[in-house]
Amino acid sequence: MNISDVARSTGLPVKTIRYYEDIGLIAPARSDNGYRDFSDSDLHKLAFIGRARSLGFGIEACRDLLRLYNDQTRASADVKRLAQAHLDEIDRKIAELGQMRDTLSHLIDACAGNDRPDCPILADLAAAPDHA
Amino acid sequence: MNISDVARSTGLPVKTIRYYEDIGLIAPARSDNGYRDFSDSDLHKLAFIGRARSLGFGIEACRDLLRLYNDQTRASADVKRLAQAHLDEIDRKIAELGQMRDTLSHLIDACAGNDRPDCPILADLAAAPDHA
DNA sequence: ATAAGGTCTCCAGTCACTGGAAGGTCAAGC
DNA sequence: GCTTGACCTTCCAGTGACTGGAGACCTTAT
Repeated sequence: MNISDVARSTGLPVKTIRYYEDIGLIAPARSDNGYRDFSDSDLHKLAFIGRARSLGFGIEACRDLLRLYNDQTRASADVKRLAQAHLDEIDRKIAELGQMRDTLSHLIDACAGNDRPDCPILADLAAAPDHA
Repeated sequence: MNISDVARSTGLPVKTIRYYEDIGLIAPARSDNGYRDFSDSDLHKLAFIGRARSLGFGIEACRDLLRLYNDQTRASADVKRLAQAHLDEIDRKIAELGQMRDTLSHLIDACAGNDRPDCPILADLAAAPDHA
């Protein structure tokens, strides 16, 4: 299976697949002509990685997840711990963005949005010692 | 005013302040010894940038905001448009993270987290064609 | 034979810093 | 005057996870 077929069936860009090989997430065979020759197992791994990435896991976490997946002696607790750490990080980011959202939203509401220069958004940026 | 004083009073790292000069956000004077010599205006600008950054504005947006701030003939509508675009982006990110959070949270709840290898998290990553 | 399209490698750029090396400057204490 | 230590300078490289592009090779169809 050539790389563009794999790209089509996993939804991952060709460049990304090559990159995943570069960093050692996959190791597809090579044909005589030097082309990568992907097995079903490679395909499966890439799909796995693609889904983990879509859940926001970082590359190193993907590597860990793949290792756990291939380890029949794993404890589900290890997987859960990894996922929970990631969830905590997501919650942290959501909270951070929510904070930004609230402040920004207030400022936008207060701004007339007309031809005049007076603007509470700029006033806040210029003066606010904190956004409490 | 030397750079470490500015760092102290703006809360920005020294490295970041130098970087902001590099990319042309500020242009502090230089003393005879080659040290940067920050004016109150530089300080004010850095504080402004720091607050815009803390609201999640990117560097180019900060540059635009600073330009609008210094333009007495600005229209508040321009500021509002910029802020609204950023708010939309934040909302998009929150929605994306929320989606991840929901999926991940379900999977974590379903995982026993014990010594056994069975794990719905890995099962989902390995098999799920989508996370609908 | 040629043209189109797929594949290869390698290099550079993204964003907003951050770390570190190597060296100049300054103020205090001896 | 000399040293010590804290400060300052520039420049280079690395971060995460790709992405774009150049230049060259391979394959398939006409």
